[in-house]
Amino acid sequence: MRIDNPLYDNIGIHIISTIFTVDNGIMKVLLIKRKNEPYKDFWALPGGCLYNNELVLDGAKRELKEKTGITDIDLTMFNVFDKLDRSPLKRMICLAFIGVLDKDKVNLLKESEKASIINWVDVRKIPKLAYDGNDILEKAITKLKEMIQSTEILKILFPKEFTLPELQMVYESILNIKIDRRNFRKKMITNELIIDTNKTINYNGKKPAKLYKFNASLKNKSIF
Amino acid sequence: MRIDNPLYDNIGIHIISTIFTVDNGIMKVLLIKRKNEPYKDFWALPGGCLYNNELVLDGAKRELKEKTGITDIDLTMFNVFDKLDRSPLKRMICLAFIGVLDKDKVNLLKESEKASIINWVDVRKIPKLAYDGNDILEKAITKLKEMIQSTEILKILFPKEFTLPELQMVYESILNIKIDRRNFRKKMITNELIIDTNKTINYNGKKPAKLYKFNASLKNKSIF
DNA sequence: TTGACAAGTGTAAAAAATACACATATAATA
DNA sequence: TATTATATGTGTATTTTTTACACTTGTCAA
Repeated sequence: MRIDNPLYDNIGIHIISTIFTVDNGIMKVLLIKRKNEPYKDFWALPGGCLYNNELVLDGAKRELKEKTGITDIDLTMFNVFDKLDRSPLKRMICLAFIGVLDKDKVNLLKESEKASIINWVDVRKIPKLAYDGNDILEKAITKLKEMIQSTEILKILFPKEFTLPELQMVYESILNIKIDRRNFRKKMITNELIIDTNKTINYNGKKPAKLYKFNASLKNKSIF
Repeated sequence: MRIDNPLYDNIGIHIISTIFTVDNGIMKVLLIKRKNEPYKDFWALPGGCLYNNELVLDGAKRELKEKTGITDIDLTMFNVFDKLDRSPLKRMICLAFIGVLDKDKVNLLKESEKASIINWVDVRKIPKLAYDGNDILEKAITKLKEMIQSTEILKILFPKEFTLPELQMVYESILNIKIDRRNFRKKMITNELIIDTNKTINYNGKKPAKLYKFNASLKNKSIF
């Protein structure tokens, strides 16, 4: 199948999305189970082929919607995957996107035309994926660690109110570090990232925690 | 020329390189003057079409060598440019790379098969470029500012010995900031980024400046 | 009522960043 | 040979930021 002459006309474009959310402090990624060959019944990252008359970002959103039902998401391209044999039939170059969302704000399809299961999967328990999905996911997680440095991503993961212990868990989970509770709170407050709502919530049957929201007037401030 | 059906087989890949150097504290980018249509006699970023059996990075290096004579350079992909009409003949998606080098260590061709002139150009004095070259260059400069945060790039720009005023000029030029001389020196020394060679050089007819070299045992340390 | 557990809180010490002014080496000129 | 102009080199005090650290409080369950 490989064509070894320098042709300019025979490369296809894959567009693949790695979509992350936080579920109880656990980072999860959106995977689908494929209905069709190649890689029938493998878990896979959602994505597909770019149309010829379509912008790359538009294609990524279209494929994501078709495969999972997700709309209204910010996607950012973070890498290209171009091994000659990464797809079995012909040369496909993959443009990989990353996005985060609040899983409670999105309606996942139960199944779609090409996916028998659509599910959030703990990033520490990823099976063998279709194509070079494991390579792509690994690079996406690295990118995610960079992205958390901007608070924009946090506003997506926490669009409403949240407690500081919850927020701290996300930082610790993504950055894989341990943070002192007092210093974390102090940093968030002195940097004016959060606003006290004067409400509390009891989400674990112990001492109730204060509810905060993000300061909407700040954008993309780097804090670690 | 545009094909409005969703075909998967009719997209070409452009690979374009933005190569930067520092010349007397001035950031310059490598441009060529095109010999052929389209955009005959326009200045352009070096690059061309990816072969079907070629990795993206290999293609970028091949094109750069053919157009300018440059070999042995680290290139990093930093963005994709995919406007439907960015190339006049057919849909071409552009993968854009960035690299930096020491201009005294490289032998530029005087001209090449497809370039009548090959030259370093002050980034503040860029003409209208072929294709969407100006868009690409603008994004590349933004990326460069991020890259200077890692000292790896500085080791390429200053492979041998250098003075602190020279180094400071590069920081100020790329980051577009003004830095206090004493504090800059202090930071470089306390972070163990540089080593005093106990030599001096007089490169401007005034007080001779000390020569330093980078501490080879440190990699990619972020300092600003 | 008591025990277990997670949340909330403040201060002191250390480290890093910043602001700031004068002396010195050289070349050009008087 | 003395003078001037210019770019380099140097230290300290202040402010800001980061880090380390321990006890009290509210709720549920036993």
